[in-house]
Amino acid sequence: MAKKQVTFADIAEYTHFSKTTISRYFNHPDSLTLENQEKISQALDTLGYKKNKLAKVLANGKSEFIGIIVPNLYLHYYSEMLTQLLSSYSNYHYKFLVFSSEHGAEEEQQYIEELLSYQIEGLIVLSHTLSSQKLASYQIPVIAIEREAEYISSITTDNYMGSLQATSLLIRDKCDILIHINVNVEKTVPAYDRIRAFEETCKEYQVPYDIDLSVSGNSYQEILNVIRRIFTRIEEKYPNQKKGIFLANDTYANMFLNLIFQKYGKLPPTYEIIGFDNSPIASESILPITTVGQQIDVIAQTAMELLVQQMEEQKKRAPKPLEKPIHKQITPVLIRRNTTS
Amino acid sequence: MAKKQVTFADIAEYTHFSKTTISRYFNHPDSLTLENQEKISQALDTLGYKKNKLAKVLANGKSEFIGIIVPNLYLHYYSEMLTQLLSSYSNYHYKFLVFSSEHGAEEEQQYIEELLSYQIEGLIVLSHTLSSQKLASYQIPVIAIEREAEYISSITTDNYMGSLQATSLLIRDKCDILIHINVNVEKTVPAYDRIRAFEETCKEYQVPYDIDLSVSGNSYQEILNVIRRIFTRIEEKYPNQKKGIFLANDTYANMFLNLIFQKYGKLPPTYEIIGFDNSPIASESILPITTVGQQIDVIAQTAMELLVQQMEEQKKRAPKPLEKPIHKQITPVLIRRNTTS
DNA sequence: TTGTATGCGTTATCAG
DNA sequence: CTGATAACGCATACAA
Repeated sequence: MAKKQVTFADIAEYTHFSKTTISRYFNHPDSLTLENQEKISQALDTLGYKKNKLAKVLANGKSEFIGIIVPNLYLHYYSEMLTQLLSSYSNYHYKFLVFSSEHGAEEEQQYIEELLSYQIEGLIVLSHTLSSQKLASYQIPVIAIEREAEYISSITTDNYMGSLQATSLLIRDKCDILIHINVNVEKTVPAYDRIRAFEETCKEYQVPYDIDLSVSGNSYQEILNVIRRIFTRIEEKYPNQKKGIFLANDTYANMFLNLIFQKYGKLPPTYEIIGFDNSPIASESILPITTVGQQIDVIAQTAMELLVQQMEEQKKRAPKPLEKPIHKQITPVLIRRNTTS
Repeated sequence: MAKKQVTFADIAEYTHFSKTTISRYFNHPDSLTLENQEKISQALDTLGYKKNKLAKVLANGKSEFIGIIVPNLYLHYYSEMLTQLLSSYSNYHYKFLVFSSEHGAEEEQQYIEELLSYQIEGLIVLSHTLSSQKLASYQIPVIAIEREAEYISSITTDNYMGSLQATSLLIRDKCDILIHINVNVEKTVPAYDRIRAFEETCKEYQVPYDIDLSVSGNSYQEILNVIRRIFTRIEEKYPNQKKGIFLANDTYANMFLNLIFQKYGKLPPTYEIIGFDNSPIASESILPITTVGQQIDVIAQTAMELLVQQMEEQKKRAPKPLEKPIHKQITPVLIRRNTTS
C-alpha cells in the first residue's frame, strides 16, 4: 500500500464538512448547494480521491457482483455467451466473477461458496455438474442457461423448433433418407429435443430416417474417427439415395463435409448437410454450412433481464422469492448457406 | 437479505468467546486449545456460518482480485488465454474480474477505474487501446500480454522465432518463392516481428520473397474477399513456381487453403501453407494446416507468476516497485501437419 | 441543507 | 492462550 487511500474522512477534514455530507455528494448530490458541490468536487481531485466500492458494499449490502460458472471457453458457444453477458455491463453495471469448471461437483461447490463469500447477488450457471436442486438450495437468484433446470429459472434455445426447421428443410428438398447424427444425450438435457423433433417430424411426414447416436470422444481426433466410421456406414447403406444429414453441431457438420470433399472433391447432389449453432466453423468451412443459429445475444440478454429482475426483488424489504421457476425459450433461426439447395 | 448473515459476533455470543478468538480460529487455529477449536467448529455449522470475504478485504486490504481486460472472446486466442488464466485459480486463489473492451480508450479507462475501486491487486491487459505509459500510471502491478509494453512488464510469444521456423521450413522444402500475407501491423506491436523474421530469413538464404500486407476488413466476408484477391494475384504472378505461403494466422491460412481446394479440388504440390496460432480451425480445416503453435498455457502461467511476484512485493512494508519492466518471451513450436511436405 | 452516531463483518494492536 | 477496542471506508437513521 504505497500511500494510504484518500477517504471521506480526509475529504471531510479538508473541506470542513462531515463525512455524511461527502457521502451525500456522491449519492444525493442535489441535496447540497451547488457551491458546496463545487467545493467538494475541487477537493476530490486536489486530494486525488479514488472510491472504494468494497467499503460501499459492506455498508449497504449491494455487491453488484454476479457469478458465472462456465464449463469451458474452448467451445465457441460458451465464449460467445460469456462475451454477451460481459457486454451487458453497459446496461446494468453488474460486475462478473467468472469461474470455469468441468471437473466435478466438489470443485464447483467450492467455487460457489467462494462466490457467495463475495456477496454475489446472483448466479448464472452454464455447467452441468450440479443439479438444479442443489443450486436452488443456495437461496440466491440463479439462472441456468441451456441445462437441466427443474428447480431454478432458465433460458434455453428452443431446440425443438430448431431441429424442426432443419428437418423440414431436408424434407422439402426431397431427401430420400434423413439422418441425424448426435451423441447419446440424456433426456433431461434441453438439447435432447433436437432428437425428439427430428424423429417426430420424420414420422409425421412419413419419410425414412436414421438416428445415429454413436458419437463420442474427448478430442477432435477421437470424434473425427467416429464421424468417419459413420460416414462410411452411410455411404455403404444408402449408396444412390439423396441423403439429408442433420448433425448435432457445426463441428460435426464440418467434419462430415470434409470427409465428403476428400472423397468427391465437391459436395455431390446426393448430399445435404445442416449443422447447429452457427459457430464460426460453419462459415469458415470449405463450403459455408447451412445451420440452425442460436441467438446467443438474445439468450444472454434474456438471462440478464430475468436475473436482474430477481435480484431487484431480493433487495426489497419483503422479498418474495419466485413461486415457480421461470423458463424461457429462445427460437433459433435457420441460416441457409451452401450445403442445402 | 432473507435472514441476516451469521457473523463473528453471533458465534462469539454463542460460544462465550470474543470475536477476536473466532477470528483467530480461522487465521491462527493453533493458538487455540483443541477443545476450543472443537467448540467453535461445532458452533459454526449449527449456526450455519458463511464467511464474508468483503469484510475481510476491508479489514486487511488484500482483495485477492485480479482485473483482466481482453479485447474480445471471439478470437480463439483470447478465449483460450482467459481459460488458462482462470485455471490458475487452483494454484493462487486469485479471483478474476473480467472486462471485454475494444471500443476506445475512454471506455477502457472507466473499466480500470471500476476495477481499482474494487481494490484489485493486479491487472492483466490484452487489449491494445491504452498505451503502456498510461497503464503504468495506475501504480499497480500490470502485465501486458502480446501487446506494446514499453513501460510495463509483459509476456509475448517469441514471434521472431516462430516466423523464423516457418520460413525456414518453406525454404528447406525448396519453395521457389516465399510469400507472407498479413495485415499492415504497426512496428510497436510484438507481432511485427513475424514480418521482420520472414524478410530477414529470406534475405539471408537469398530466396525470392513477396510480402503482402494488404489484408484488412472487420468481418469474415470482408477479409475473405481480400484473401481471394491476393490468391488471384499470386496465381497469375507465379503460375508454375512452387509457392510457400506463410500467413499471419490460421484463419487466413484456412481461407487460402479453401480457395485452393475450390479451384483444384486438392492441394497441388506447387503450394505449401503455414499458419500461425494453432487455433482449432487449423486442425478442423479441409486439410490439417501446418502452423506455428503459441503456447498459450505457458504464456498464461508465466504471466501469473510474474504478476503474483509483483503483487507479493506490494504487500511488504516497504514495497520496491520494479526498477525496469520485465519482458519475457515464450518460444512457439512449429506444428507440422498436412499442408507442408 | 447539514451533522451525529451507529452499523456493516472482519482484522490488528495491545494488554493480560 | 484469550479479550477489549480500535480500525477499515462508507451508508443511513435520526436530529438539528
